[in-house]
Amino acid sequence: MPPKRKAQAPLDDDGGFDSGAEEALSDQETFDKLRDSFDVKAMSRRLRATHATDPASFLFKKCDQWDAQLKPDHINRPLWVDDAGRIILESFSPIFKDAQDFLINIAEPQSRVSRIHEYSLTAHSLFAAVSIGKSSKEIIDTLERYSKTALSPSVISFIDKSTSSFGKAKIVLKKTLSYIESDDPTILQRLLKDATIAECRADTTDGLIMEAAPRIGVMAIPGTKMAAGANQVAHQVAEAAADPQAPSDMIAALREEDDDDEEVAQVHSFQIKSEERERVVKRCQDIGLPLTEEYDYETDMVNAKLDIDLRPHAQIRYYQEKALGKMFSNSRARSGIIVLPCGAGKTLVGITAACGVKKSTIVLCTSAMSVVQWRAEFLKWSNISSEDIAVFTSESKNRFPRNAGIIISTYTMITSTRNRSYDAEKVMEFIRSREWGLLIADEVHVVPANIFKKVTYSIASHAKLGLTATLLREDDKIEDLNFLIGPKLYEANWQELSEQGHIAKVQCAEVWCQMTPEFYTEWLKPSSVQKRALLSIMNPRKFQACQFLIEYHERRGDKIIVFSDNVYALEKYAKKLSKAYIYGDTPQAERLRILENFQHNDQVNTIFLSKIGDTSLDLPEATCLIQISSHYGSRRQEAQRLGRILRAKRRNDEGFNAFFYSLVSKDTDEMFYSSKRQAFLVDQGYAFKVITRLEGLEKRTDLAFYTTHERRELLMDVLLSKDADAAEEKINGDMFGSKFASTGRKGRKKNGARRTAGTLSELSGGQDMAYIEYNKSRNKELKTKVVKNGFLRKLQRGTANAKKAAKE
DNA sequence: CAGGAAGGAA
DNA sequence: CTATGTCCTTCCTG
Repeated sequence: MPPKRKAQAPLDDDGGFDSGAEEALSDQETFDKLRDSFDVKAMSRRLRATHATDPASFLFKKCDQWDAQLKPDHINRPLWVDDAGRIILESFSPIFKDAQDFLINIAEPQSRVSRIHEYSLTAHSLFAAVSIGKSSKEIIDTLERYSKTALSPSVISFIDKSTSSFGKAKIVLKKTLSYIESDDPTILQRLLKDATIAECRADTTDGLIMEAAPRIGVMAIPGTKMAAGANQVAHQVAEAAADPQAPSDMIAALREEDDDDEEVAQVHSFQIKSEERERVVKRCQDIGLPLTEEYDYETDMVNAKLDIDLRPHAQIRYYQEKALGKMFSNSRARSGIIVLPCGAGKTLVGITAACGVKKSTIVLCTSAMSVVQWRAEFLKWSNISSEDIAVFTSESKNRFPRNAGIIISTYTMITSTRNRSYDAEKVMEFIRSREWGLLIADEVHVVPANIFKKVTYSIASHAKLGLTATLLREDDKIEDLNFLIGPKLYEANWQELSEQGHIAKVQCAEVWCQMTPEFYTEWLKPSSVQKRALLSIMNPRKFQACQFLIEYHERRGDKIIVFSDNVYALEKYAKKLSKAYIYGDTPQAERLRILENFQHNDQVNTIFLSKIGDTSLDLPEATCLIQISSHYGSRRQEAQRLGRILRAKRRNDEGFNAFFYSLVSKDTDEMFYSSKRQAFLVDQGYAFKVITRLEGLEKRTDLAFYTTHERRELLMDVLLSKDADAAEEKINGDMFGSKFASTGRKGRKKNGARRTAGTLSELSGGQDMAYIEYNKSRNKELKTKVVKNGFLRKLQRGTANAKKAAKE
C-alpha cells in the first residue's frame, strides 16, 4: 500500500505559523526562550514525514519513469495507470462516474481527495472483481479504454496471471461440513499436493468425492428431497411463465438450469476439517488459487426457508443497491465486505441481504447495545415476526421456535472460552449444530482480533457479509479479512454521499493551541510520556479554546460533543464548565438520563464523552464535535468520531454544516498524532483547515484560567494527579519505599498500584505517594483487588488532595 | 447488583 | 520502532 498523502497545505492561507498573537509579549518571550532550549529536531522530522509531501509530486515522479506515449485523445480519458498497478483517476473528467464505477470493482481505493483519486490493483481486488463476474479480458479492455497511455505489459500480465486461476475452486458447506469443490479434478489434485492443505483434509478416501453437479436436488442424497427440489424448479418455471411481468430470459434461465441438471455434469470435491477452514482458505490464496465462497440459496433444499421480506416503506438508496448488487450477482450470495460510512444505512443493507437469502441468519455485533438496535431495525424494516428473531446475550438466551429464524448476538458471546452458563451452552450448541444461510458481521474490522477469528468455525454459514465504516486497523491484520470473510465488495465514496445529502457535510479543523509558559516548562522537563501527554491535554490555552468553541457553537444552536480519551481531563474540563460527562464507570441509568437530556432538553447542549462515545452511542442530535485529547494516531477512532455527526438530523437543512474540531497543543507530540489520525479522513476527501487563532479569543477576560494564578493552580493539580507522579519520586521515594514492600501482592499492572493506593488512603499523603512510587517498578507482581473502580477514583482524588495539602 | 476475569483497542 | 498503560467492554458468579 503506498503511503498516505496529505492533501492540504499544513497551514492556513492567511494564518501561517502564527506564533500566538493572543499571548502577552512577556509570555511570548518566555515561550520562545523555552522552545529554543528544546531540541525540536526529532519532532520536526516526524512532522515533516506526514506533512511535507506535496500532493502532486508523486505524479511527476511517476511520469519520469514513464516511456509510454500519451494517446492522442488522452484528454478524454480519465486514467493514469503505472506499471505497478497504481491508478490515478481524474475526478474532473466527464466520464468520471463510469470510470469510478469500474475502478471500484477491480481496484482498491487508496485516496479520494477532491480532484484526484488514487486506486491500486492488487491480487485481492482482482479476486473481488472476478468473483463478481468480471473477466480478465473485460478488465484489461476497459482499463485500456480509460487509460491515457497504453497499458504496460507488466500490468496486463499481472491482471492475466492473477485472474486466470481465480474462481476455479470453491468452498462449500454440506450438512455443516466444509468441502473444497471444483469442476476440474486437476485443480483439486493440485491443491492436495500442497502440504498445508493436505494436512487439513478431513475425509480419508484416497481419491476425490465425485457427484453430479450440485444443481437441483442433488444436494439431497436420498430420493425424497431430490424430488422436492425438482418440483420446486418446475414450480418456479410455471410460476415465472404464468407471470406476465417475468422477463422471458428469466424463464429461459430457470428452464436451462433444469436442463443442465439432466446432463450429468460432474463435480469433484474433498472434505476439509471445519476448524482448519481459515488456514485452507488462506493457503489457497497464498498459492494463487483463491477459493470463492458462494451460496446458491435458491436451490438449497436442505435448509428451511425463512419468511422475511422488506416492508414497502423501506427505501433502498442507490449506493446500498449497488453494494448489494455486488453481493448478489448471478442469483447467488457471495461472501464479502461492504464498507459504508457511519450513518449511511449499513443495518438496512444487512437486513436486505437477509431478505434476499431468506434462510436462517445470524448477526454478530460488538456490544449488547447494538444487538438490541439490530433487532429493532429488523422489526422496523422487515416483516419478520418478532418471535423469529432471537437474541443471544448475557441477559437473554433465546432460540427461535421454527426451523428458520434469526439470531443476533455478540462476538464475545460466541467466542468466549470461559465457562458458560448452562443456558448459554445450550444456545451455543444450537448455533453450532445447524447450518446458517447468512452470517452478518457488524463492525467487521474487529474480527481479525485473535479471539474473534474463531467465529467462522463456530458457525457454519454458507455466506458471510461483513459491514464496517472503516476498514482500518493500525496493525496489519486487516488483510486477514480476505480469508476470514471474503473480498471487499463495495466501498462508498464519503464525499459523494455527503454531496447528495445522505450523510452530513462536515467542516474539519485542527486548532493549534500554544502551550502556556508554565505548562511548557514542565513539558520540557524530562519525564514520562504520560505526564507530557497530560500536560498537553490540560494546557490552559486549549481549555480556553474549548470553552470558546463551546460557547460559540451553543449560540449557533449546535449540539456539541466533546471527546477526551483521558478521564482525568474529561472530568476536569466538564466540571469546570459545568457540563455533564459520561465515561466507563458512569452507571447505565445515569448515562441514559444524560443522553436523554442532551437530545431533548434545550438547556443541555454540550456533553463530554470518553472513548465510550466512539462507537455504539447513537446521537443524531449532535452537530458539532470537539476533540481535546487525541492520542495514538488511530485513524479509525478519528473516523468513527467523525461518524458521530454524519447522521445529523439537520443535515438536509439548507447550507447546513457539521463541525469537527481537533484541539492540539502546539509543539508537542499531539501535532504528530493529529496528522497521523487524519490520514484516513483526508483520503476520503475531507480537508482539514488549520486554525492558529480563534477570532476574538484574546479579547476575552472571562475565560477560565485567565490569570497566571489560576493556571499555576491548574498546573499543580495536574502534576499531583495520578498520571504525573514521576517528579515526586526523588523527594519521597527512598524515605518510605521499603516500609510497604510486603503490603500489596496483586493487582493488574499499574492499576494494581492505584488500587492499593486506595486501600491505604488513611495514610498521610506523603507516605502514600512514596508507596505508589515504590511499587511502580514491581507492579507486575502486585495483585490486590480490593476496591471497585468508582470508589477508587474518589479515593484517588482524596489522596491527590491530601498530597496537595501536604505540599503546601 | 457488585465485582472479577478476560480481552480489545492502537 | 515497539511496548506500553489506560480505558472500556463483555460475561459470569456470589
